Amino acid sequence: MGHHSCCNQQKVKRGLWSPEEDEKLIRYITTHGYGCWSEVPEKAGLQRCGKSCRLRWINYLRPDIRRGRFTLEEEKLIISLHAAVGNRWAHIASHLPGRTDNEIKNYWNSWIKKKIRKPSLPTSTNTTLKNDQTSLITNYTQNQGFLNQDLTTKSQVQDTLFPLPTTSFMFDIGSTMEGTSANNNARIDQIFQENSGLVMNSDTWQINEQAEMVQFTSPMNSICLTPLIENLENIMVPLDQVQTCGMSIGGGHVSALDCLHRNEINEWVDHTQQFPGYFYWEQAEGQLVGEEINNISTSSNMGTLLSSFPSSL
DNA sequence: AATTCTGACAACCGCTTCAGG
DNA sequence: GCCTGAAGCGGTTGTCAGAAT
Repeated sequence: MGHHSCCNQQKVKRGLWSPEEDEKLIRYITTHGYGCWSEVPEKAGLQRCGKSCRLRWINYLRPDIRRGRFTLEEEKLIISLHAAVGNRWAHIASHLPGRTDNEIKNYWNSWIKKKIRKPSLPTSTNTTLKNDQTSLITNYTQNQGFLNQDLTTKSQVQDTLFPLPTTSFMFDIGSTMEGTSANNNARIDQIFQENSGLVMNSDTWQINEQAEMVQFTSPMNSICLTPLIENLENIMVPLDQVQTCGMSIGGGHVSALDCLHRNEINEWVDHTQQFPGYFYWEQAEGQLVGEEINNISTSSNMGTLLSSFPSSL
C-alpha cells in the first residue's frame, strides 16, 4: 500500500478538481448512479480515488446542492442547532436542505474566528468586570431590539428581558440519549419529578417533537417554548414565576448560567446573545452539574442571577 | 505596484460506523 | 460474533482571490 491508504490506484490525482473532471464525474453519475464509489473513478475515466469522487459529488456537484451565502434564517438555525448538538455537522446539515456538513463546518469555524477576534476581556479587576457586565447586558438587549432603553436598575433589566407573563419549561433531550422516544420521555419524566417534585406524564403534558427538541405544553396555564432562535421571545419569561427554566440532558448545551459557573465570560457573551433568558441547570451523565447552578435556577429570579455575577467572576 | 494578510471554501486524512459475507 | 471493505464523519490543511499594507 502506498502513501494514500484510501486509494489503490497508483496514479491518483489530488488537489482541486478541473472542469473537465467535474464533467466526467457528472456525466457518469447522472447516467449510471453511484452504487460503489470505489468503482466510479475507473468507470468514469478519472485519475482520482473513489473517496475523492464521492466528496466532490456530495459537496459540490450533486444537483440539489444549494450554493451561495447562508440566509439569516439558516445562520440562526445553525447557531441554534450547534448549541444543541455541538460539532455534529452532518446532523446540523440534515436540517438545512441543500447544505453540506463541510459548508456548515466552514461557516461555523470562520464565525467562531470572528467571535474570537473580537476584543476579549483580560483577567482583571472587579471594576473592569462590572463595567463589562453592563455592556454585556446592553449588547444583549440591543440584539433583542430593545434599543435606547435606560437599563440602570435590576428591575428595569428584568422587566426588559423578561416581559412575558408565561411559565415555561424546556427540555432538550439531545442526541446523546440512546433508545426510543418513549425511553427518552420516561427518563425526562423521572428527572423532572426528582428535581421539581412535579409529576409529568402523558396525561398532564403534551409532548410535541420538533427535530430533536421536545416542547412541553403544560396543562396549567403555560408555555410555549421552542429553542429555535426565531422564537426566542417565547422563552423570555419572568424568572420568579418559573419553576424550572430549562434542562439539558446529557450535556452539550452551554447556557449563560453554565458559562457563568465556569467563569467563561467571553463564552457568556456569545451564548447569552444566542439564548437570552434561557437559563437552566444541566444534567450530565445523570448528575446535576454544580449546586450553584441548581440553586440559582430553582430559586430563579433575576436579582439572584445578577447579584451572583461578581462572586462568580 | 508589489507584497503580505485574510477569509472563504475546497479537499484531504484518519478514524469510526455500517453492512454484507 | 468476527472480518473486511465501503461509506460516513469531523478535524485539519491547502488554495486562491481580494483586501490591506
